[in-house]
Amino acid sequence: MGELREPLRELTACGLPEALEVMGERWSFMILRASFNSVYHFEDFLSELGIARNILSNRLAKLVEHGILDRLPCAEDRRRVEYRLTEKGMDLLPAMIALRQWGQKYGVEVPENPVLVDDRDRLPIGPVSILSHDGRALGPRDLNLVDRSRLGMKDDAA
Amino acid sequence: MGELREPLRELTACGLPEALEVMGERWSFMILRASFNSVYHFEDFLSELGIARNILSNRLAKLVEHGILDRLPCAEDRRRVEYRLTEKGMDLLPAMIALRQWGQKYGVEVPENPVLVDDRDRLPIGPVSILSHDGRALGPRDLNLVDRSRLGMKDDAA
DNA sequence: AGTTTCTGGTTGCAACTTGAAACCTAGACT
DNA sequence: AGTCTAGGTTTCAAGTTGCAACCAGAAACT
Repeated sequence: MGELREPLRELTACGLPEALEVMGERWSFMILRASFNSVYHFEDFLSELGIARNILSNRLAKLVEHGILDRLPCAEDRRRVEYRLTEKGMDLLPAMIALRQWGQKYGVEVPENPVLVDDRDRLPIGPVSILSHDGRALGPRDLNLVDRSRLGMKDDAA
Repeated sequence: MGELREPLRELTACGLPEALEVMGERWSFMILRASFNSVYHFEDFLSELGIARNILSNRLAKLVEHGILDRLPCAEDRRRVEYRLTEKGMDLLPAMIALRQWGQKYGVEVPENPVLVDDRDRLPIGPVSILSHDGRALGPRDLNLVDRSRLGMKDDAA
């Protein structure tokens, strides 16, 4: 498969380009969502998402290759294959939910249906949040980008 | 521009497809990051990202169209244009950071350089978290998908 | 055994998207 | 005027997507 795209330059060092290499592709997040929604089989993804066959095949392979899904041939019916989220895949949940909440907030009024709830009390979850080291929720305005070498310093050199 | 792609079906009602319509495209998140990193001008995005001119032009237009960036012609030099994050764009930060942290966690060892810190104490932020309605941090295993109609009920019908 | 069906693919081909490089235009600069 | 600059468009080759048809191994039926 022609994997000749440049891996999204990173003149700034951070994990985004790496993350986007897989998840930046069309359908990846939708497959992840379906996967989290207990969709495990090829034909089920196919009809759930309305994606083209060859593209689904390609994406599943890529997600497996990147360790986001496991590909498990079923023991009882060896025609079937199960695609299951790995731990690494599960760790994409905050990103997926954050994206979803954003879409919800600004999208057309769609009362989301399968609602994500806290297993403990069955109440809908709150917003995905950026937390400080000690657990305070931070807004965009509370954030700052500083050079590694100046961590902990107030930048008085302004 | 041929906007004929299907808007990513949603047999399940949620904000993801809407969010992916803009942010699912290649470069969108990288542009957002640069934008958050105080990059405002066309030529600066161009050299910062190494993206093709026409694609950058197209993406910026799309981000503006979706209200994620504002396009402000500079008053002093009317050749110049400033692209600035809107409130809606800022609200993508949790998603962007979550993605970034995931890439950081699983990617090759890159000690991220401009580090995101809490403005208050200048210490690096913690992980982006899924919170319960009352602020407890939830892991993937603490989540459940339930039908809108059964909110608050323990599903004893198992 | 022989045929049919089902699952998860692959292949072929047309339409669309991407990227590199050249070109364009309004506004500054001298 | 003549040149430079910022932000785009245009052109064209190459890569990606999607539809539809085909394929192979494993059940299932007869």
